[in-house]
Amino acid sequence: MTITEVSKKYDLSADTLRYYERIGLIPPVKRAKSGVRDYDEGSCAWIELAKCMRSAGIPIEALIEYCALAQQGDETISARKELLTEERKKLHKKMDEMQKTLERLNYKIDIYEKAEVTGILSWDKEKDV
Amino acid sequence: MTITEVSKKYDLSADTLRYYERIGLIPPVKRAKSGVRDYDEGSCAWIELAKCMRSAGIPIEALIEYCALAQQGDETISARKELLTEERKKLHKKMDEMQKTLERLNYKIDIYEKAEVTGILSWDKEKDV
DNA sequence: TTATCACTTGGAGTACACTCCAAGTCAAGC
DNA sequence: GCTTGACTTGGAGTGTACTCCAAGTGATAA
Repeated sequence: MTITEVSKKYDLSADTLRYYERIGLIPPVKRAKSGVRDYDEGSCAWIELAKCMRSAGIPIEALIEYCALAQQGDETISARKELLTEERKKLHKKMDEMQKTLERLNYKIDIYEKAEVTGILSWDKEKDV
Repeated sequence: MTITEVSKKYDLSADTLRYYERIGLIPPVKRAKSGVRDYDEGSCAWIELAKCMRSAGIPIEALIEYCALAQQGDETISARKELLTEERKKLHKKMDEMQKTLERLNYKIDIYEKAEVTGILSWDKEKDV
């Protein structure tokens, strides 16, 4: 697959795909004799993984490290597990914070909805705004 | 309360507090005759709200707009509700993506755990890495 | 009264993650 | 052979959100 095809398939710009490869977020992509990138299944799997991880905000740096470890073979299995476990912990924490914010938003939207009818904003417990 | 006290209370740097006020993410804070900030309950409530929203990644711009609307009085209730509803929608979407990534991480960590015992990495469905 | 110290402002600098650009190369169609 | 267009590289530019700094001011302690 060409970079344009992969770009469409995963909805990532060609620039982003080249950037990801350049910084080592995915392993080097095979090239045709002309030097043009020719993505195989393996490259696509890496891109899909990178996209998934990035969409959840996993930092680029952690993914670069993971990619480097993966290219070093089976002696890095434990290190890779540790790395992912660490990121999972951070992700959990972020999701907890988002959940709290979501509940806060629900509460506020509810108050605003009531106010649209009654004209009265009645913030409950805290001195909210 | 002084900026230092508020900074400690909410674990935000004094620079961040001044920055938030400067860009209008919170309304202007009252000053002593000397010009030094003196945070009251209302200001603290705004800071707590800003911190909560920012911790979930709600963009600064949306919060600035919300703050501006809140200062204009009750005619902006509907606009504020719309704004928060929009951000809630985005937050939901982000959380869904994180949930997917979380499951992916769980799967991968599980495979790595098994590999630590068996020495064999067996990626299932997809050509995963 | 003089030094200290927390505070003030406006503006510059930093980190992260892209995103864009210029200059050049290569394969294919006219 | 020449043009077109997608690709290549290295490097510069952008947006978001802080974070730091220099120069100055005012209140308190010695």
